[in-house]
Amino acid sequence: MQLREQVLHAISTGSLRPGDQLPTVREVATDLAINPNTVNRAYAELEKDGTLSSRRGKGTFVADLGAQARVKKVDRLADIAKRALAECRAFGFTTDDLIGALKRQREV
Amino acid sequence: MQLREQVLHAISTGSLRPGDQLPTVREVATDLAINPNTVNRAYAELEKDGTLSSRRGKGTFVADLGAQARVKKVDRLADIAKRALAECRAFGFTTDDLIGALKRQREV
DNA sequence: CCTATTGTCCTAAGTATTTAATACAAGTAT
DNA sequence: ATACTTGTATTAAATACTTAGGACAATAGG
Repeated sequence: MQLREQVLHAISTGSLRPGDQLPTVREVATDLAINPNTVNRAYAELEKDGTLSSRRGKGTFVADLGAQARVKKVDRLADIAKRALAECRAFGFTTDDLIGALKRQREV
Repeated sequence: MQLREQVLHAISTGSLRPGDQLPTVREVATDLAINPNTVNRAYAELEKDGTLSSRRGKGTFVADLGAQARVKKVDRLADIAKRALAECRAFGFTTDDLIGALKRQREV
């Protein structure tokens, strides 16, 4: 999750642009003293929603979001919303309650 | 979570009203072929935010929400919002994105 | 072709979370 | 008072989840 956040932050600030190559799975792994598999998982999740694009022997790159990529991202967002909503219902809150709380959160 | 949801649903539909006694921890446990401790945890969480009120030797009852109870519930809601928001950021979404998704969810 | 580099899969180890088993404490009622 | 009913605490077992280790697969480039 931390890796994903960092990658997306780099993209949103512009230090990573569509087409740019990301550091290799193994590079990041040795840098952070972590397992390549963990890095791969972060990359894979971002590839799943169309943010990244990976090719064997080549590397991992920032994708430019096409139509279907946007759809996947929206799906993921809907999933997050769905789960948060389920939790809310489990505590007796409504959708509007949650929206209100989110707006309040933003003010802080 | 399932237990909490069921209790709250019963309250929201009016089949459980403030002052009503809930089935005993052990009753629910044997009914569902589950451990009393699990039931207790559900009850305890609902007591924590002021929804229920438990007394030894007596039983567990639906509380009528006073002022401080509402505050606790709000805290819990804020916590849910906070976590959902963190997850959103980890995938590059904003607060408004999430709010939009929630509204969309409601329509369905 | 053949070697090196890259992402990927599979299995096990580690870690955290949840549930169960049992014993305890406090209030109720006979 | 004493036995019973109820919620609660404590510790262990079970379960789920995450990370690591090592091997595999595909592509690139000489």
